[in-house]
Amino acid sequence: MNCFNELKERNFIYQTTDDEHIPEILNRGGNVYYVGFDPTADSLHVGHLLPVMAIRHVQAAGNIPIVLVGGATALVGDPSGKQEARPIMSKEKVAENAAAIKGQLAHFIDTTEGKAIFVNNADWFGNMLYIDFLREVGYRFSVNRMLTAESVKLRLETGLSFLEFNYMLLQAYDFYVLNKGHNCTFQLGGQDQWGNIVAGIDLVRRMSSKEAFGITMPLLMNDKGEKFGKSVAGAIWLDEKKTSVFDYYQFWRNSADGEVEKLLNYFTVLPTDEIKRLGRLQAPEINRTKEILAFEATKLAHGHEAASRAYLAACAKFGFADPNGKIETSSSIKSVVSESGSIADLPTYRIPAANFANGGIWIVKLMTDSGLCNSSSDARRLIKGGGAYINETRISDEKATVGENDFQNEALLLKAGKKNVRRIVLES
RNA sequence: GGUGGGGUUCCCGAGUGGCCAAAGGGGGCAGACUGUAAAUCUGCUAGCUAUGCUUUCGGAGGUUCGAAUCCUCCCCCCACCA
Repeated sequence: MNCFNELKERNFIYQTTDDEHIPEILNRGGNVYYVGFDPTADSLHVGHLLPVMAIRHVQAAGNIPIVLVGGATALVGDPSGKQEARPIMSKEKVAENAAAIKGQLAHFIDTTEGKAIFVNNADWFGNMLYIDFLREVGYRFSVNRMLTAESVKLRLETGLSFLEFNYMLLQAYDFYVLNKGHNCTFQLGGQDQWGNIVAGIDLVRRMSSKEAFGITMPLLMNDKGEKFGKSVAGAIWLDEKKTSVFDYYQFWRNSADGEVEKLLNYFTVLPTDEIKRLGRLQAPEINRTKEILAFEATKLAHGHEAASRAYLAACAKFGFADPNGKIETSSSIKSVVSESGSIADLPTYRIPAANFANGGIWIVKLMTDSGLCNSSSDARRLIKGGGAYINETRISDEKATVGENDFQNEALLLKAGKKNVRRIVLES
């Protein structure tokens, strides 16, 4: 299947600036295109994944992606799609975050020399003089027109600082620089980026007399119209120090029935006809579809090994959806065989055995220390509400303590609700 | 610059001296039901080894036995006018 149709079929395309020519240009390959990321955190989260997957598909068709980290623009803060202004970050923090994000992207796209280009717009904005920018770029923009941009109109209600208002010019200038320096002719972005992308295309035309194109992607919402990718402790991060591989797997595994097909299209690279078939499965079988989704998505982010372990750990706990392998799939999940008690791969908290010496450890403390609960008040609430378990036994006394005799083979299972687990392991 | 209206907990939004850790809704968590789903119903939703104590209503002071509420100064936002 050609690149454009692949994107279309998988629903990556919300709008294009040129429906007539873009498919052909994209399919031909050899284009340089860019996608921007704001390095506002030191890890990507699943909310960033849609553009990441889009880059992957377009790269696979022989195009060269430029990954732009907005080292400079993050210092300004894009108002698009935001109700409120964002806090301004320090330059050091931004640089640190940019490096971390680059590392994570390597899991999803080919980052070898010549296959992808990494740039930081601080490199050209860093030393720019305000007057020069105004003279070179500023006079080419009409405020009247900028005010008609959706992203600006939205914020006109609640207030928009001049700093943020400039964001559109900065992003447009990025496009111009990349077009000039790397012959970049495409920009991909979220649907809220439309105004910024179009501004960039205009700027490229005015300053370089070159043609450029843009594609926007839909904003991901769940069935309830909420923003995708938030859960228990906020965002689902790609950094396993922030979100364990098991929890990452579980995030996908717990998707709603009605969303599985959509998510498979976006976040896995399984063939689209297979996805259609898997998405149609009903009642119990749909759970196999969810396993496949979770496995494939986890495999992309953390590798086959880690994904297999998370899968087996989850199944050890909740059971296999398709134990006999009746449902066909091209996913490598089918070659993952359960051999032993993979329950060892549940998120684990290690604690010195000596800590249990004097009458054990208070249950509330153990739940917070292991990261199952955010605070001891939180843990107390959980216990009062009947959601705390030790080795599958509900704990109803918030004063309870855990002693060494609660451990079997140096390990114990602590649960907050049915799905949040922490394996506590004694070490000597 | 002027006039008026605002800034409340994760979000929206009530609260104009003690009954306020602060109504209601949303979101989130847990329980029941299930399929690790959705819907529904129920409970919880600042922190603390906790019948109490500590921090929280834009910021800093002040009045008071007692302040989200009253006073002073400051910061920020919105609307209109100039």
